[in-house]
Formats: sequence, C-alpha cells, structure tokens
Amino acid sequence: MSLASERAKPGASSKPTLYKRIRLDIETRILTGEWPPGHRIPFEHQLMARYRCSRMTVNKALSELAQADLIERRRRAGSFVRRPQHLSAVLKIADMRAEITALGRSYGYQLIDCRRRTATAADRARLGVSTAGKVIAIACRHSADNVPFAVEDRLIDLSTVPEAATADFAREPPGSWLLHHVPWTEAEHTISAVVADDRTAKALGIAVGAPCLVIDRYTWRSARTVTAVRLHYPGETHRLVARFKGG
Amino acid sequence: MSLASERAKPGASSKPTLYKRIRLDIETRILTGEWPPGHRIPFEHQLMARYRCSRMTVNKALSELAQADLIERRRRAGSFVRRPQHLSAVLKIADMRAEITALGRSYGYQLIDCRRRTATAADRARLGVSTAGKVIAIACRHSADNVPFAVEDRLIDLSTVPEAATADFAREPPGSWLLHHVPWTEAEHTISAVVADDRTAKALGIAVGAPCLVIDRYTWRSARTVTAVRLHYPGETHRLVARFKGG
DNA sequence: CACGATTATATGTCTAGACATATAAGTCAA
DNA sequence: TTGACTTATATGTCTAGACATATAATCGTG
Repeated sequence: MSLASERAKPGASSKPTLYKRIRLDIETRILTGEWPPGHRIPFEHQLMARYRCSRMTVNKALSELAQADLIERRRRAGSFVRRPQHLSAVLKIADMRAEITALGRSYGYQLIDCRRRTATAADRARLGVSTAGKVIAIACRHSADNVPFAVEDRLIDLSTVPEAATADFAREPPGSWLLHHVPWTEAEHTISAVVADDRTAKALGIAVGAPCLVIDRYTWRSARTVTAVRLHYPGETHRLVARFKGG
Repeated sequence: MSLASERAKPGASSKPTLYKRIRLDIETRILTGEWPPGHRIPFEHQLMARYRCSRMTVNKALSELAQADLIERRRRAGSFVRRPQHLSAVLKIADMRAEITALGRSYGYQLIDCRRRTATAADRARLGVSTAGKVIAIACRHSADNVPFAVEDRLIDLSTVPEAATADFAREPPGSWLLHHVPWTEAEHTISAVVADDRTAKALGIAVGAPCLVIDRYTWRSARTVTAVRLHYPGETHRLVARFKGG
C-alpha cells in the first residue's frame, strides 16, 4: 500500500477525523500513565511524520489538549504532560424544577413572601452594591412529591434586571424566571452546613437542630449584581452530586 | 490607509491576536445580551470580510466559542447563540495542604489510624468492587494553624494502586500521595450536611450536634476504583467556594 | 566562573486555497 | 398536500506553505 493511499482520506473507513484521532491517541497515553506528568510529547514535526499530515492538523489536536489543561506548551521547549494539580468537580445546578423532575419526582412550588422595596443597608451589603436602588425580596419553597425539598431566600436587584418587576413569582419560581430571562451570568457558590433554626425547621418540616446544607449563590451579569440567593436543604436527605473529572 | 496596511500585521500595535479579538468581540456581544440566545452569528464568510482575514482564522474563533458552549454550530444553517441551560459551578478541590496553605495558614497533619487488610464486605460495598482484594484503611486529620480543619476517613484499593502499600502515610497525607502518584482520575463528589457525632466532634474539637459539611469522594482510574474518602469539615467555619460560570 | 549577546528552534498565528458532508430549501411527481 | 429527490450552502477538516516570537542553548567576554 502506498503512502498516499494510506493517508488521510477523511471519510473513508476511519470514522473520527484525523486530528481527533491524534488527540485521542495522546490523551489515552496520558490517561493510562504511559506518558507520565512532565513527559515531553513528540514535536509537531515528529507527529506530522507519524500521522502523515500537515502541521495545522497536529497543531489543532495539541491546542485542544492544551485548552483542556492536559498538556502544557512552551515555545522552543515543546509540549509536556501536565501534572494533575487538583481535582475539579463540575457542580451542575439546574433550576429547581429541572433538578426535581430529573429525579422522577413531581415538582411543587409555593411563594411564601414577595415584596418590592428600596434596598435597605442589609440588602445593599448582601448584593454588594453601594447605591440604594429597588430590589425584590422573595421567600419561597420547592417541594418534591409534596415533601419540602428546599427553602429559598432571594434578593433581586431591579436596577440590573428591571424586567423582573413585571414577572409573576407566584406562578413561576424566580430561579427559573431569571435563568430564562437573564442572558448570561457569572456566579459564585458557597456551600456550608448549619443546624436548622426555628423558621427553617418549620418551612422544611424537619426538627430544630437538624443539619441543613446551605448554598449561597451570587450571580452577576457583566459586573452588575443580578441576584443573591440562599437555599436551605435538609442535610440528611439531600445530596449535592458533582461528577467528573481530573485536572 | 489602505486595506492591506489596515489588516492583520500580527504583532504590530494590537496586542491580542486576530482570532482572539474575533472571539472576544463575539463573546462580548453575547454576554451583554446584544446577541440574545437563538441569534444567528454572521456566517464565516461575512466575518472574513469584516475582519479581512482568511476563513481558518474566523473558524478558529468560532470553534473555540462552540467548545465553550457559548454558541452552537449547525451545518448549512449557521452558528447560533446558545441559551444558558444551567448554572454549572466548578468546584476545585485541591489537596488539603494546598488548600490550607493557599489560605495563608500553616498546614498540619496527623495520622490517626492506618491499617492494611483484606477487604471486608463493608469495604467492598464502599469501594464498589466485588472481589476481596487488599485495602488500606486510613483515618487522619488535617489542621490549619493548629486548629482542626477536617477529618478524613479513607479506603484505598490496593489492587488498583499496589504502589500505595509502600507509601508512608504517617509522613505524607494519602490525598497528596495519590494525587502525585495516580496519573489520572475520574471522580464523583457527594456533598451533604450532618450533625457531629461523638467521635467526629472530638476529632474536630467541636460540640456534639454541631453542623458538619461532609464530602464523599469516589475516585476511579479507567473503570477501576482507586479510593473512597469521606471528609468532615466543621460546617459553621468552613466554606466550599465554587466560582464561575454560566453555561 | 558569571553574565550578556547571539542563534537555533518549537510553537503561535495566519493564508489561500481544497474537498467532504450534513442539511435547509427548493423541485417535482403522485 | 405530501413525500421523494435534487441542489445549494455553511460548516468541518485538511494542505503546504509563510512569518512572528519566545526562549533554550550556545558562544564570547570580562
């Protein structure tokens, strides 16, 4: 078989494209430990020869591996397998309805309290803003199969999201509304554990002193605060699962 | 100024390269909401004209945006702004020493118990394996500035990581050792809240009944279980922070 | 030996083409 | 109207070059 016929031919018998094959080959060597951290990956021109392709093709494969933090590329020196620095887990927090229906349970929602007001000093501190604009303060509860699932305590900055003034939070949970109306977000989550106080225990239908998982989420839209929300979950029954992956 | 002189010139006055500028331009339009979810991004040949560059250059910019899930690309149809599906937070769990020293505190480590044994039924259930190989069971404590920071209860499957038999876990925490000796991992984290029982309270120096954040982590290496670990943090003082990003 | 200048080289970016391929849209017959 | 066929088109991948740029290595010099 000639070199020419052995080569590329994108959609012949090999399903994946060439650059994907190169990427997978290298990835596999790294993941199996055949190429340990610090190992120098063959130079681009060596890979060109091995796979009989142009430099752009191997470059694309290597660039993607670098983007995924699997390798590090240094000019003049070459590309090297990175040592895993930390386990990073991706915590996917869908909106509450999606989270509950994904568990195969029926979703229930109750608005406990919703008021519109000029931001108090406490509100401003919580939202991290200095000017006293209007805010919406919401307390509500999510349930799964009619059992309390989480209580939510939220503040929305109306100067960032004026449209929220017209939303009907008795019908639609504020989390869902925001997810579908605020085009993009940056967020910070803080997870901690507390014991249920009187008010929380009552809302969740658990004993005072029972453990609760607390998630505080702050959401921004290009440097403007959108919302601050605190969620209380019954700690012994609820679990946050973060799957995947070494890096 | 002629078209030619206006063009590219990679390292002239513009610091970022052209494809990065294109990517940033589009990203900005999406993040500010100027191009809302569903909006069709100009076709590649239109972007070629706008930026006076070759198709490969705009393709690289668009490919990266697609990889980041900011846009969706469909053959024949074009590229479209994706609607945010869920908030996903990246939880970076470095090894304990790195986590504590990053806070500017001094790291301390004490091995409480370490024993090698043939896997019991409970061990096998916890590791999710069926055969009864050897395991190492470790209990230890991490402290920051001499204050208990977390207690760790770990099982290592020696049939997956035989090298662990020779590690000195009195000197090096098992998490660090594994991170540096097991080339790659997949993991699942489960986060929950409990109240401290007698043993945990004593180890952490907190009151019985105080809230604790619990992280269970299962780690695999290409379908083989590596380790199962349960970490207890004092819940009122410790916080897990997950930063970033809409998607 | 220490240190600054020079050189070689691997990666970073880019071009102007090419063909492959999925699919939206149009065409035509039943 | 509907379903099957054809066509146009935007993206997906690839090539064989090019110049830019950071930097490891080398070489000279004090």
